[in-house]
Amino acid sequence: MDTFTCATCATRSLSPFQHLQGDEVDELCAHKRFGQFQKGEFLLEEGRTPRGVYCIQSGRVKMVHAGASGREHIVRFLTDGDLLGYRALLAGEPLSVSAVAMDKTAACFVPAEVLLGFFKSNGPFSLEMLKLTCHELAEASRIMSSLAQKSVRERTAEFFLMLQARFGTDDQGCLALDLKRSEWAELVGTATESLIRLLAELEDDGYIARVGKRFQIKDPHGLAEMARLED
Amino acid sequence: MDTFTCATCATRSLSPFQHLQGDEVDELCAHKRFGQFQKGEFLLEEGRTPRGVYCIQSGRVKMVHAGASGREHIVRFLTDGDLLGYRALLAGEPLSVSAVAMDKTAACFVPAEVLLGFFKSNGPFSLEMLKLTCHELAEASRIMSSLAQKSVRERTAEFFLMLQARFGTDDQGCLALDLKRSEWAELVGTATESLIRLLAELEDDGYIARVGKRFQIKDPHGLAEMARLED
DNA sequence: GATAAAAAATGACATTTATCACGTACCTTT
DNA sequence: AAAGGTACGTGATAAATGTCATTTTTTATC
Repeated sequence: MDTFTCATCATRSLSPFQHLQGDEVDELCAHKRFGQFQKGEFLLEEGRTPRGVYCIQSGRVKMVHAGASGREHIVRFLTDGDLLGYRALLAGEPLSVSAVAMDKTAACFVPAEVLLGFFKSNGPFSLEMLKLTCHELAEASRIMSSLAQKSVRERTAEFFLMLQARFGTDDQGCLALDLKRSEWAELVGTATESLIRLLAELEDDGYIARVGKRFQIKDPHGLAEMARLED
Repeated sequence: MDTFTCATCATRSLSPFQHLQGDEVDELCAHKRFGQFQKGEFLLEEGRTPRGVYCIQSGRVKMVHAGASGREHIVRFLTDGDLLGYRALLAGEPLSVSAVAMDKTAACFVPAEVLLGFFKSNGPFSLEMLKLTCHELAEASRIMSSLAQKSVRERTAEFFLMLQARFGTDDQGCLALDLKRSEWAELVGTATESLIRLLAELEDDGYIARVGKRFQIKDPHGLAEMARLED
């Protein structure tokens, strides 16, 4: 199944593994395990202790946290070159979120021992990962503040801009990441019905437009104002 | 002003600097700068680029994010042995939050070059910091989910338990960290008036009790249920 | 101890958001 | 084409929360 070699893997050069050294790449390659996941399949499950991490080759993955009321919360999205599972692994904790494939997804599994070996022997690699986590912490505290202070309407506007910045647009200028209404709601932190009404409002007011089932951003400046983004 | 030496500093042994090696401790000691801050004084200011980090000797510090509406959000609290400013420093970004002393606070400033030197030369130190940030990321995503999914009432219950776990109780069994009503509101993410009413309700229902201005937790189990904590 | 300033508390009301119940559109399988 | 499932959408209503105005209480300062 391993038709790829890490040494020439284009995705690796996007991932934190770009900072590995020559022989480490060989070791990575020797121990990785390529795998594929169908839409809806779990890569990792909340509460379990991970035995390694995944490096996403292609596809989209959502990290979700199951709330007590049965409702879920989408914490973040991952895509090509992103690593998942390393947080729980390093913190020595059970996974605080599940990872679910949103498309058909290809990912390489890297066993914990191999990854931890890199961290122990390669200081600069640890430092790069540290920089990454620090960036993610800053991002996390921005999102926390939005969730704490902003209305559903403001948060929705904010996520529109965030998703466009992160995933770009398709050939019709629509958000490249398309979400079900229920997923939008789980991302924004509201009820699906509320979100549906909101989308209709935003469309009526000319902020966004629908092309089939997807959305185009018509007025990014207006959305930024609505989201009260500090610039 | 430097009456302390890092080598024997009790607070250092709580902090990430416990993982430094012999000569690095000397270097830390040579370059650190001890300083004191009055209640309400800023250690770091949102938007600025930090020139180093602080290691808190004693006192309590809140990290706050100024929302657009003038309202603030308390992102987290720091106390003895906690490091602050390193996230922005490592991510190479401006500070996403401000640090404000809640009491009279003593802290040692460590210049960026010195800290970065440690990261570059001491792999295990980087790895320990990485573990710390991973733990904080897990914590952050739990809080994000609470903010996204839970009601103000549920979040308030949750924060009561969280603060007690983190800061403990004083001799009367009250939360050791005492907050103004407005600070509670900024932490929970609600209006001060709403929070005041909520505290009165929780008291009426026997979950908490007031001793002077502080609060005692009377029914931790009930609060945990109310907060819908997964255990 | 008097006074001013800050914090806490209360009431009335508007707004936002959730919930429940139901109807519609679309896609897949038979 | 029929049947069933899933996602989408709407309406009515209840509940939660925010806002504004005002009062009381506490704390700080001279």
